[in-house]
Amino acid sequence: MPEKILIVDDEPDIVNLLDYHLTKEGYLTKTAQNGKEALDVAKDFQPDLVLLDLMMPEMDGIETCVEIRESKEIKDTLVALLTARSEDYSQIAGFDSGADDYITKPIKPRVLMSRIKALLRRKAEKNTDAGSTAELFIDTEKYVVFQKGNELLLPKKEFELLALLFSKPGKVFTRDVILNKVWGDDIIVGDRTIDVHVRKLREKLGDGYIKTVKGVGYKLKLN
Amino acid sequence: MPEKILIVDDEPDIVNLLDYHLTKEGYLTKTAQNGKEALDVAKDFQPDLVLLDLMMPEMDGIETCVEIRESKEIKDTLVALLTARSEDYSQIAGFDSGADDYITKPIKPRVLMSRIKALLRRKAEKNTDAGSTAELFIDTEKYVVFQKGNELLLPKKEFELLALLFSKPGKVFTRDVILNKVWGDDIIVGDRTIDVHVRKLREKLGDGYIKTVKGVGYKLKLN
DNA sequence: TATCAATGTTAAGGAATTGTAAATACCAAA
DNA sequence: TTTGGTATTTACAATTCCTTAACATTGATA
Repeated sequence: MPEKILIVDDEPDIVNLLDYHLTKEGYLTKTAQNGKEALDVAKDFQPDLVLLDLMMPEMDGIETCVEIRESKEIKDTLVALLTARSEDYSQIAGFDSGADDYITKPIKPRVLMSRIKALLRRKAEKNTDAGSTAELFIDTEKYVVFQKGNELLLPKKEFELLALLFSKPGKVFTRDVILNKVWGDDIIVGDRTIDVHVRKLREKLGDGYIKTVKGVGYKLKLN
Repeated sequence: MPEKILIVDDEPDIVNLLDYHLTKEGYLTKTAQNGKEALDVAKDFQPDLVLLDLMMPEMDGIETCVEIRESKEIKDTLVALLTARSEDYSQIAGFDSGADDYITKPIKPRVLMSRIKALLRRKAEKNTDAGSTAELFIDTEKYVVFQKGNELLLPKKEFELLALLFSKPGKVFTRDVILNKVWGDDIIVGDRTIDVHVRKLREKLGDGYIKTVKGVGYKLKLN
C-alpha cells in the first residue's frame, strides 16, 4: 500500500516539482492550491502526510494545520510545513500549531525525500506499539499524580516513593536509598515494606511503570 | 540509537523539567549543575547535544561552550544555549562562541523538542557516511545497556561484569581481577562461574564483543 | 599432531530476592 | 472511643538469578 501524500501550495511550479519527485518515489499524491481545498481533499483522501506551504492566500499553512488537527475526519495525518528560510518566528508558531516537522525552502529534493521517509517511518513505529505512552506527571505541592490526565490521589508514603522514582526516571534506586529518602535515616522497617508499597502503586498505576531490577532496586520507566 | 543529551543548568527545577521531557522522548540524558561539571561529564558521556544554560555561577554558558569547542576529547557535540528572552547581546556572543543554536526561556517543551529534533537530524544527515555512533553504551545509573539503540536489561552480575570490561575497552581483565571486582574479595565461587556469565552476555550481545585471551582473561572489543 | 590445561556449553537445583494477600498496628479526625 | 484510612508486618508463594557439575571443545606447547 503506497503511502498517501497531499501537497498544498499556491504556486503551481512548486506543486508540480513536489508531485513529480514524490510520485517517482512511489508515493500516491494529490494536490491542492489552498488551505480550504486542502481540507476538503484531505477528508476523502485520508493522506498519511500533508505537505503544507506556510504562505498561502486565503488560509495560510498554520491556520490550515490547526484545522486539520481539530478536524475529526482527518486522522493520523502528519503535517509538514514548508517555510522560507529564516522565518524563525513562523517556525515556532508552526510547531505550536501542531505540525510534525518543517522543511525550509528552497527545497532540495533529496533532503525532502529523506525527511519524508523519516517522518513516515516514525509514524509507522508509533502505530505498532500500542498506547504505551501513558503520561505521568507529579505535582509535589498538591500531593497529586496525573496519569493520562486523570487525577490520582495517593497516600503519603506511596506518593513520596513515586516522587522519588519520578525525580530521575530510568535511574535505579536501591532499597537503601529508598529507605533513606522516603522513610528517613533512623527509622527501621521490615524487608517487605517497600515491596508492599510498590505493589500498591502498581495496583493503582497499572503495571509497566515501576520496574524491578533484581538485586539492585526499582526504577520508573517512562515511555 | 538513543541520542545522548547533556543538560547543564544550575537550577535543579529546570534540569528536572528538561530531563523529564527528554527522557520521555527517548533520549538518554545526563545532567550537570555547572560548566566545570559539564565538561567532566561530557568527556565520558560523549553527548550528541549539550543543552547549556547561559547564566551560571562559576563558569557561564559561553565560557563552557568555548571550552567544549576547544576540548579534543569532546567530539561531534552540538551545543544549544538556553538564554532568557531578550538577552540579545548574549545571543550573538553565544553564536560567536560556537554554539549551534540558542533557545529562549521560558522553555516551551514542544518547541524545545522540535528544535532538538531538528538539530540532531541535521547532525545525523552529516554523519550518515560513517558509523559514528558507538554501538554499545552502558548506563550504570540506570542499570541498562544500549546496543545499537536497543535497551538491554541485564541481571546484576552480568551487568557488573560487562560494566567492568566496558570501563576499559580493550584491556584484558584477568579472572582474579574479575572475581575481586564483581564478586568481592571474600566470596569463593567455582571455576566455571565466570565463563557461564560470559556465555550469557555473549548470548545477549552477540559474539564479537567479549574476547577471550586464553591463559589471561577477557576483554571487550568495541568495533 | 597429541596432549592437557584452559575455556565453552548446557541443564538443573538451590539460594536469594521479590511478589502477594491477609492480618495487625497505627493514627488522626469525629 | 470509634472509625476509616494508611502503614507495617507476617507468612508464604513465585520468580529470577546464580552456581555447580558434567561433559565438550579449544588451542598452545612439547
